[in-house]
Amino acid sequence: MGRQPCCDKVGLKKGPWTIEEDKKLINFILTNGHCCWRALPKLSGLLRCGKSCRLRWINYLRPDLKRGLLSEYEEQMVIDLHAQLGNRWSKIASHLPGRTDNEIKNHWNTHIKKKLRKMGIDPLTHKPLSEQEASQQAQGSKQSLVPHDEKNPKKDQEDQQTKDKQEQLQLEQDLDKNKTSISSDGFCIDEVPLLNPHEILMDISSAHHHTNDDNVNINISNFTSSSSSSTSSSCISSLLPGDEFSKFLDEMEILDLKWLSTDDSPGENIGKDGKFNNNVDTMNLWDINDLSSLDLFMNNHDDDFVGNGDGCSRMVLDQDSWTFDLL
DNA sequence: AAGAGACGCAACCGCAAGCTG
DNA sequence: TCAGCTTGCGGTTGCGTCTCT
Repeated sequence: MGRQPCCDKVGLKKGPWTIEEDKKLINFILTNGHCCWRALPKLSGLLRCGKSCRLRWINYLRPDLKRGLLSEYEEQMVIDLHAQLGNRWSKIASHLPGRTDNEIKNHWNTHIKKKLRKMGIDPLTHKPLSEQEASQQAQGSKQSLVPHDEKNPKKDQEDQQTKDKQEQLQLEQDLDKNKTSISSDGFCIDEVPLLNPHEILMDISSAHHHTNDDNVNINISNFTSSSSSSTSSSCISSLLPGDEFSKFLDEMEILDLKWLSTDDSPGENIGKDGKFNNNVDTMNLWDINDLSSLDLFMNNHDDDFVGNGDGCSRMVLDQDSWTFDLL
């Protein structure tokens, strides 16, 4: 008996997502969360399989995604992590907030591999290429440089699993040894400077200043500039000019969040006791570049975070699902 | 200017792990 | 323990765009 298809593919749409489909998916997840990807298409009225919806959301529509090319720092981190973890893209991605495994995998295959080869480093083993290998690479040889037991793939797999476990153990020990702190979301706080709350506010404040509109503080320039590297991207923001993109968000009726005041002295939002004051302003969820910061922000300070009483002042947010909780 | 090949990235596919009854 | 189901992962593909000749 053959394998069951992941979903009934009859009548299901494939290929690039349209703006309408994106709208439906975003709207549905914003209001309902994603309890079950398989059921989501039916519930949201999408003619897609659940897998496709999940992928679209995770790789493209999630509000905490960073767009654009990886920075030098991120690239180096990917190389280092790949040396330790191999092609475990999701694990690597978990160390890079706002980046997806797919994005990192693509970046690795299109940029980093070539870069390492140019530098005379084998991207598979992270060891210097021998002259012969280097010339093979130069000739575009596609042969794997890692010896695999092709006659016994099972043994190869078992070896790999043992190796994986050892690597994982080693990695954990290394991280421990280096006193590198990994936060719960996989963020390496020794290497990446943590933002203080007032610094987060600074960022939001600057976003606020991009527009003079007190109600809709969508930082269009953030969207368009960050995705400009990919002209083929079907990103909503790159498909639409700034004003239409703004209109698109309006049409989607995406809830605005009440957020801390973004007045000229953002530091003043933090009281002497370290608590946030209740001077609340409005911003769109998509202004937040790094949801992990938001997560930390909301969860850690939930008790201290008091809205102005007439709007959305509180939000429930976790790794797997998140919804707005209008009070 | 136009065609061909290279490139980059979103999306798909199949497998495996994890969960549940 | 096992079967069925869902989700997550990594490899691969398809296609739009870019660059070179």
